Amino acid sequence: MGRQPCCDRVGLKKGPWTMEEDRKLTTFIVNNGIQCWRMVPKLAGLLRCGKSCRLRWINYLRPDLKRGMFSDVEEDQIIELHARLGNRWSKIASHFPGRTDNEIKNHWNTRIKKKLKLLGVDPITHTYIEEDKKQHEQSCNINVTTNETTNIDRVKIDEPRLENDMNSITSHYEIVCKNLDIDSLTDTNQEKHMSISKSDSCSFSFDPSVSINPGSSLGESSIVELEGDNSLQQWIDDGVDHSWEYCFNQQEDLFFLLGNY
DNA sequence: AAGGGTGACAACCGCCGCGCT
DNA sequence: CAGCGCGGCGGTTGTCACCCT
Repeated sequence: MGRQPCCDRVGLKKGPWTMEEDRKLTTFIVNNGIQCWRMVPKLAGLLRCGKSCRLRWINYLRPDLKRGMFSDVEEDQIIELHARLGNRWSKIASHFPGRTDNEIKNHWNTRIKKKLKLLGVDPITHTYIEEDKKQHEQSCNINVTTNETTNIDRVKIDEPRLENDMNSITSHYEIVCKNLDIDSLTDTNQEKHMSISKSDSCSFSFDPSVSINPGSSLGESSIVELEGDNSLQQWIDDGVDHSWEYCFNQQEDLFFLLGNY
């Protein structure tokens, strides 16, 4: 047989927590720690289920919570992470000590989504929505024709301009890639969607059947690698004109182009 | 002043993977 | 091996405060 039921739902309280309940839960956890959420409400004298206690503690009572508004820098980071991780809020939250997945999710749904829409960016795909896309393409000197069989936009690029852009982007990537475990960019259980070789010019190959949309295997591991990298931080701190944000924007442009090519 | 609309955020619901029995 | 609960997660809803008409 399995375990004991999590909680007897009959007679349990729902809805907003009272100060008294908060006090009981906090006192209990501070004094006893958390061994098993199922036992917490019983031992703390609360008429709540363990799940509810867990949620209340994690999202509201935890002493290490960082409360208050999100800074612009945090918002930018959320957008970048969302572009790579999709709606995996817990993964995104893990990059923000003191912030909860619920908090980030709420902030995304109430503010960032609207902000992106105002900027003409689809918050789901992180690509320009139709009209803005055309403007973006024009500004990049790109001619787009639609492949009727695949229904995928085929991009004909102004080659000198592309070469210039590619060199610029490649140089950013080279810096980033030198600090990465290249193998971590590929999913070991699936086909390699993208490969990057550490050559002088840092070359790329890219599987166009795989979009750079949320949930792709690219990105998650690489971001983790990037986070704790001192030399990369040094590069950022050096105040080089190519900021981190700029670098990512360049990547997104590259992915936008290559993903449609 | 009243009521409708909107934003922000807390909390719940349902699902899933994992591990226990 | 199957059944089941736990913990975790993402989607959704509920509630409250504020603003506008």
